[in-house]
Formats: sequence, structure tokens, C-alpha cells
Amino acid sequence: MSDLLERLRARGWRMTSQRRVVAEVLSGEHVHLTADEVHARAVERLPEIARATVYNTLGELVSLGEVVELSTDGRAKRYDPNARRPHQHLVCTECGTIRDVRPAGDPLAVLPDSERYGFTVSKVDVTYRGLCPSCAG
Amino acid sequence: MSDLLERLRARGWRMTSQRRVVAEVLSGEHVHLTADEVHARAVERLPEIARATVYNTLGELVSLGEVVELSTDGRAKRYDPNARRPHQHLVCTECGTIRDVRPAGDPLAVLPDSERYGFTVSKVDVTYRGLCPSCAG
DNA sequence: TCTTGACTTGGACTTCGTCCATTGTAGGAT
DNA sequence: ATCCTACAATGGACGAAGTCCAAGTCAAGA
Repeated sequence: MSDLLERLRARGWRMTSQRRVVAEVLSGEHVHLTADEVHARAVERLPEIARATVYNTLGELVSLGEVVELSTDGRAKRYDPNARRPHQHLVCTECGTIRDVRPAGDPLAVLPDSERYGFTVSKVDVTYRGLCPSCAG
Repeated sequence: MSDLLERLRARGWRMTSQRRVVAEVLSGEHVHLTADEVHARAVERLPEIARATVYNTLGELVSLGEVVELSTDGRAKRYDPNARRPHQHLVCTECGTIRDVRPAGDPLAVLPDSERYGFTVSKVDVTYRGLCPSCAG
């Protein structure tokens, strides 16, 4: 994803080999790696990269809106580079596989005012759960 | 919630003072306690109750479908005794306050078949996020 | 009341993540 | 091309949340 690197550079990011490797590992569709998985893959390209650096970089990418953080299972958070287009997630309750899915309509619109308790609602996270084809057998 | 205790007894649960206290602590509307909060409140009534027992009991209540487990923030899981009627959650991004809200229509229905990737979709978790009246100022 | 298997205990352990003092370096300035 | 320095990386200690397990306890049926 060199356009990601371009955008980061344009935002004044200091480009280090560590950040480059993390950004490269986190690319593609339907990618939902944990921080430790990102670290493991980063180490293959840059053996001395520290776990803390991976956590820092992921946190920055999330703050910049370039990566979405998910906690679908109460275990380790996962990082989704497909942050440019809004989407939701479909999770297999058996094996944990995650697919990105596109919402039909604006999911925010379906919450009636009477159910908003005076909140200013700004986003909605939707996670569908079920069995993937392999696990459904 | 004595009807909860009734149902549990009917399912063959051995009724212990620990389980009774956990079930009692977890009662009411808009209750979303962490395991440690449940433990803290349980200790007030039963000083010697162990943390592991609270975790065990919460896990059983979840398996029995009597309590819903939420991980809205990637921090500690929260336990919601309002499991009898399907509902969603509205979370304040500032202070963490959680309200139960009722869906308008069946949220499962809005996922098009073309976006199901062959999954057998059985449930959907929806979390609205925004600022509560106090935090919005 | 006795018995027994289910339940509880508490502390060690695991996982996931954060913190921080030290060391290194990207990239602008000279 | 080299120097500076503020920003970034390192790694190891620390912390929060949760699990595991061997030993002790007790609810409830016989």
C-alpha cells in the first residue's frame, strides 16, 4: 500500500523502517491481524523490531483513521486496514474467521430518537455472527 | 430477581450462597458490571467469595443464556442481566456509560445475501457510540 | 445422617497491553 | 556531506483481566 505511505508522509509522519514494515504487513482485503500477529510478520522482515513499536504504530494508524481497531471476541484486538470505506464485520463463532461486509443503508438511522436518551450518536459498530461454510460442515 | 433463581433451580443448578449473591448483584435495568465490580459487590454480602467463583458463575449464567456478555471497549467484559428481551447498546465514548436500547426492526435482515459469504448468520451485535448528555456538555 | 459429586477456594499462571528511561535516527539546517 | 535535535525505537518491568488446578467444602438426594 504505497498510497498509505504517501498519505502518512504527507501528514508529517517521520518514515522509519519499522513504520514502513508495519504498514506493509497491514495491507490487503479482509485482513484482521492481532498486534502480535502483526509483530510476528514484521519480525520476518525486520528481526529487531520491538513489540512496543508495533503497538505504538498501530495506535497511531488508528488515531489517524487509517486502520480500524476491532474487539470482536474479547480476546486480542484486531487491526483492519480497510478503513477508507465504512463496513461491518461477519465473524465465525467457531473458527474466528472475519469477513468485511458492506451495510445496506445507514445503520445509524435505525435508532429511533425515543431510544437515544439524549445521546449525540456518532457511529455504530455492527458485528454479525454465525458459522462460516467450513465450520457449518 | 427471584424468578432468575427459580429458573436456575429448575434447570438443576445446585443453589449455593455464592451463586445466589452473584445472581442478586446482577439484577435490574441498565446494569452492565465488570466481573470485578460484581465481585466487589458480592464481597459486601459474602466476604469470603472468591474471584474465580464469580468468573465461573458469570460464565455459567452466560452459557445458560440468562446474562449477556459484552466487550464494548476492549477493556474488561461487562455482564448484562437483561438477556430475556433482545436489545442493543448505546455507549458514551467519553465516560463509558451504557444504556440498553431496543432495535427498530430485525437487524439481521439488513445483511444482503450477497454479503454473507456462505455464512449461516445467527445473531448480530450492534453498538451505538456517541456522547451522553453530561459529556456533551 | 451419610455420602458423593458438584462447587468453592486461593494462588500461581497466561495473555494482552502499557510505561518509561535509555539509545538510535530521519530529515531539516548549515 | 555533516551536524543537530526532536521524534522514534528498544526492551524489560509492570499492570489488568482472565484462566487453571489441586485441595477443601457443602447441597441435596438416599
